[in-house]
Amino acid sequence: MRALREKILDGDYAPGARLNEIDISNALNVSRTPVRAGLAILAAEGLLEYVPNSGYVVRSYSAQDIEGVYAARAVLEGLAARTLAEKGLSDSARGTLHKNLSETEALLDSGDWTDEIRDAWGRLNEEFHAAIFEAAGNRHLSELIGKSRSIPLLKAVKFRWHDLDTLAVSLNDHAELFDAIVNGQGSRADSLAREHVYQAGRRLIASWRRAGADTVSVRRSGRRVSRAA
Amino acid sequence: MRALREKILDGDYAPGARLNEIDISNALNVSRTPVRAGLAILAAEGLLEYVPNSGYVVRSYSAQDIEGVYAARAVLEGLAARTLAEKGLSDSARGTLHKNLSETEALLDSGDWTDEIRDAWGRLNEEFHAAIFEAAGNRHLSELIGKSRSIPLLKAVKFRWHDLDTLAVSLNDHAELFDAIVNGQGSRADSLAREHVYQAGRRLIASWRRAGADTVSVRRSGRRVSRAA
DNA sequence: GCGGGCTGAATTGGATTCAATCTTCGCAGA
DNA sequence: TCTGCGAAGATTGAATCCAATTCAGCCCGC
Repeated sequence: MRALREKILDGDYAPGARLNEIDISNALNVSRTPVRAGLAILAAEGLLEYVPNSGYVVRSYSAQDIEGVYAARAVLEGLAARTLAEKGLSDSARGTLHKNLSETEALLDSGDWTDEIRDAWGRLNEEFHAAIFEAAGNRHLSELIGKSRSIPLLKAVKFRWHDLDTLAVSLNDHAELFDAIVNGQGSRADSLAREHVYQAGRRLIASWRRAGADTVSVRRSGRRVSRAA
Repeated sequence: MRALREKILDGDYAPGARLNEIDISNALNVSRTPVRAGLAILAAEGLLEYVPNSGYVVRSYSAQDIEGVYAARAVLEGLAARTLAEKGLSDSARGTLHKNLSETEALLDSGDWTDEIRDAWGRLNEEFHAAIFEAAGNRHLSELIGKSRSIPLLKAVKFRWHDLDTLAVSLNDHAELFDAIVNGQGSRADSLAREHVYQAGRRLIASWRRAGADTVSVRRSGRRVSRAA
């Protein structure tokens, strides 16, 4: 069931594709019952859309949708950063963030741009943002941001067209944000976080449009997709 | 299944109470299968917590949790108001909001404070906020705000200790927010919406603490609750 | 030749049944 | 009397079976 979620988030099932319970249960070697439970959960999380008496289709996001997601995420991460700056960050949280910055810097200093480095950056980037809103101590806020991060295909597209320069800019943003938080500058932390997410969103939307051709064509064929497969 | 959600949101099942599949299926006159599906969905939505091999427990929120929920909701509604102010609101949206303000004013002018008026206000208040973030045209944002509004017991507690004065203040806030949006004052709309939600949150948290005694005691007894019932 | 209706397969929705796990109560022994 | 072990009951998890709805293709009639 976790496997199913991963597949959808990674884009193994194309947006717009209809999911057949029997096919999935065969693929995962379980009966339809747990598959149905999983599909219901994924639909509740917003990864799938549910049509009564018809089934589940992978939800597809337009570039405009992604714009909306990032607009919301920007203010949420801004709130997290501000909260953390105002309440002060614990020694352990400070250590986590500092270590994260050092490791990211090491990636940049290597001067290479390989798939491994790109993936490592992806992990470090997630970790940095996660550390901030975890430390902010607002459980609901964490959940909302989490929802904004689990979009089908998002991870697959996000880092595809990045390079070392983007990494350098991003690292600098992170360092400034860390500085603002450490110094208790709530308003500055808010602004920096919002702008950082905004720019990441803008880059992603550009990528999304480039990758969009596929997804749109899949979506257009609609319900027939599963039958052709 | 919708009935089950209503029951939890309304507080028919106390926070912390364990939900027994068989009891629920008997109560609703269906088999365990649809009940399980419903519980899985409600857990994914965050209304329930799921413990493997043990079942589902109604999630309970502390006053601090509610504070977090409203902090997040404030920035989200602020974003919605700002977006709407900046992109301009359609004639139909303007009409909806204007009509809403008129009807709320009529409630206030009646000078009474009955259960009917309180409920009517509840509906109008929801409608006003919903109209704003629907008109903002950000689907994801709507979903996030929706998630911030579906908290067990929240509706039941929210309006319990309100009165005509609160209504007057709230109506004034709405009117100012409407004015800011109509005049395209994005920043002002943002501030007003945030502050409006913040104050509503503060009132609610006070109510929450007053109502908290029950829920805490239920939570404390933990897993035994369902057996006692 | 075209449109409406019908029949069949396919798929989802729900019920029932069986297996596995956990909780609880009882009993024996220290 | 308290603790630890064990067995029985209860509850969840999964698989299978049956019903209901939908969709596709086909045939018949106009």
